[in-house]
Amino acid sequence: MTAADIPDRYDPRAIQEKWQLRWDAMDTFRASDDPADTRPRTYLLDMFPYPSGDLHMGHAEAYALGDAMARYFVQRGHNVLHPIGWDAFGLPAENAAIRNNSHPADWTYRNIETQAASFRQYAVSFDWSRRLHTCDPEYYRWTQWLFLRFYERGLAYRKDGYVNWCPIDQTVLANEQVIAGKCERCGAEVVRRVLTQWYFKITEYADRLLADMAALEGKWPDRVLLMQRNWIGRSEGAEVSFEIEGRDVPVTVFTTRPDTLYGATFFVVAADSPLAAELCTPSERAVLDAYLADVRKLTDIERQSAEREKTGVFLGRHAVNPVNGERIPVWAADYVLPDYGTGAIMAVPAHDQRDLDFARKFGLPVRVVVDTGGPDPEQTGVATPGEGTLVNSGPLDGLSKADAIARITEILTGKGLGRGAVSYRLRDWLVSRQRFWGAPIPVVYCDGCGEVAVPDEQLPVLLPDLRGQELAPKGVSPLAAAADWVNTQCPKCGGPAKRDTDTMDTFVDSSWYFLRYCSPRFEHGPFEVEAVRRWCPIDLYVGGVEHAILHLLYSRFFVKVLHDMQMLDFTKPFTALVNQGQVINHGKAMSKSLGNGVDLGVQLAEHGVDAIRLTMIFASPPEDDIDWADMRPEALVRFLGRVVRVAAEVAAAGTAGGRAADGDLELRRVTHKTVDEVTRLVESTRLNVAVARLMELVSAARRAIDGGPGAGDPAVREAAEALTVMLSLFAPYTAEECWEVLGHEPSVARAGWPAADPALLVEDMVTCIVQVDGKVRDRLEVAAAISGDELRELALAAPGVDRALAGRAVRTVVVRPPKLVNVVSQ
RNA sequence: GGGGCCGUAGCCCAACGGCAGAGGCACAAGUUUUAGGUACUUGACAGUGUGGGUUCGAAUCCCACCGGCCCCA
Repeated sequence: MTAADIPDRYDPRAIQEKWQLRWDAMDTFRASDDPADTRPRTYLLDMFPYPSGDLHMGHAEAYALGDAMARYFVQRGHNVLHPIGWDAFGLPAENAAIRNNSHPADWTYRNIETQAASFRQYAVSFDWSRRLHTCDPEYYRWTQWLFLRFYERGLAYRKDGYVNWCPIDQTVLANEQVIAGKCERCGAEVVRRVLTQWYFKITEYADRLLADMAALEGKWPDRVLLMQRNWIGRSEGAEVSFEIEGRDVPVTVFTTRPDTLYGATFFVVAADSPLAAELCTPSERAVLDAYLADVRKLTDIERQSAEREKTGVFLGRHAVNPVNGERIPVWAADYVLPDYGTGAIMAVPAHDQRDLDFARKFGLPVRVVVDTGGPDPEQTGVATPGEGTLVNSGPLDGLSKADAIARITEILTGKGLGRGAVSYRLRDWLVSRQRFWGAPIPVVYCDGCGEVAVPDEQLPVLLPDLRGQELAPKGVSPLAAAADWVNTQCPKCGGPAKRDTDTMDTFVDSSWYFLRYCSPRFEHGPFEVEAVRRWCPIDLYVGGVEHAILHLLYSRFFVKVLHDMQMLDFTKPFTALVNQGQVINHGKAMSKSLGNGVDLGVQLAEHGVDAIRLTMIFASPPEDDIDWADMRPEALVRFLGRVVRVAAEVAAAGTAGGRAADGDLELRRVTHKTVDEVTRLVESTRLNVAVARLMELVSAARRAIDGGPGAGDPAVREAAEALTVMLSLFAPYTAEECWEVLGHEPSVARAGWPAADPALLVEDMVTCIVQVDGKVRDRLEVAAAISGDELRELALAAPGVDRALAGRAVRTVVVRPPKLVNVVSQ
């Protein structure tokens, strides 16, 4: 190569096309399942995408991050599993199919191919041989199989439950699809409706899911752990039994404040609970029914809102306070939810704001039983939930809140009227969906045998071939209309039976996909136990914070169940987690309605893949949001151009074969220090800083070429090569091109991570800061190995110190060799 | 209402309790160029949201307040 070959322009398109073709033939990133392969194994997982269209800016950030980490471990010589698949069931496909009179699979697989092509262009280091789609029968067969295992263990069960129902679209909506009480698609007022639904008994694992998080401390983002803890919502308190007049069996309520039991002046049951219907006296029936019609229009969130005015109706009946025998009225209200605890509470208006609001609205008594020193809640309308001394509470009088809780729990336990108890906010997971494009629930209903599980050998229960208008909402799952499909034989008695027409929540599909990747074609189970043992748990999981609660919680639940089934030898699926931030534009999330969307394809075409990947990485710490309006991808294009020129000039100087040790020492120090720092930065996922270090190395190499020993110096080649390998994590095309220019065989992806020579990291001389009273007054060039005493003497003799002291005496001297001395004056 | 995170040059961001500036953008000047652009070099710009406290020393730790974001109500 000669000087004439040095490119004066960086042309990303040309090198992208060139290397895409060559990489396709190389299969560089296939993970090895060979047991004889002794390289350390690393399982690096990116959250799989939903195929909603082509990849977008958010994907570009997430996969740039995950890919950099995966490529790092490859460079370190690990056997890396970095798979990809698609979370491919879900409602958008169904809506598209209705619109286009087609099958949801058409839209889904078309989008998957589009995204797969974009991933290829984006140069993500996936092991494509393990690709999976959750909507493939080979996959959802095992989703169904897992459902049946849960069913066998009593972890999948059916009960009547409330769902959000859109009367226009005639379908059930997820909570997230209900915006301010209205259907997000048609704007109709959503109503609550009782349907018989399948649930997973995740509450049985609440304590274990909570306990596990201690071990994830420091490995998962704090905010995710916090969100999960809040979501599980453990609270300690007591269960208290209340006799209800005219009812044989007492009703148990859970309270976190059993100490306030003497202040319970009324009793509230959820208006829409079976208990309310049961307790309602005939004379109040009409009132309750009228009230219920209103209640059913509300979402849980609205019902619990503190701002909303309290509503409720008296049920014409009384409960008895177990500690003082007092008759207290039983009310039905919507601020108590039917599926939380027992659907009933004891109301202590003096010390609970919602109870107080309710009491004031309906003229119910307020009795202070904890003297907090605050003003009377009945007068102020402000409840006093804080610490204080018990009053008006018989044996509890004079006790503190904590002592009273202990004492009353003891008393209740002794009398068989209650006991200490723990309650969780977490509810069982409703998995039924009245939708087509999901995994059918593998259960049939037989007139003779009742609910019957589909036998394993009949799996998968394939979706019928419905398309277009057949998928339009009709009030029941679209599957119900497929008579040929619904009507089947009972696996037990052979008689006529009907299939369950609901499909599973797509979160079920994604709760175990990471296990399938270990043996994606395995035909005798959801995964091969040995393969999972080899790869799992996942070393690093990369994905959006939007999955901080549900997906991560469900996956943890699945892994625990599978562990209990002795199919897994670990209980925590994701050892470490990184949540990348969002890509926003002008301060707001990109959205069609705001018209602030940025098209990834346009960005890639304009600046090239590598510059966009680098822009994403360099923008900010991975967990922070990136405001695209603040980004200048052309700056990274420029940077890549500088890298290419350095490599080309080194190549043109024809230095191959020179010993690095003979090279310019100053540049060598910079190179090795950069390697050392970048290594640490990548391992702690501080990739934005790592890129900044690479920029410095390029500048150092540039200076060495222009104003130092020149491009022919072996140290410059050493710098260029180390730079190229490190850059390959972020800008694989440019790095590959440079690697070839520097005279190496592809692929740079496997070149091996450079090693920093410790001898080049130690500095002989360092600058010591000399402070007087904490302010910098002088600096000294000293030997790095200088002793404290020696440094103290030098510092006290420094002219700047003398000047700053201005004759004052020295009180003490803080010496931190070799970098700092602080002289403290009187 | 409870809990958490974050406020550093015009902008994006660095800084084991120890020189506030690593890097980038934008800006200015210079070299190259017929010019522009490119490339290269150089420069200027903040004292860390506000007020206290701890410390020899605080952007960093603690408290309060202001502003923004998130989770739970």
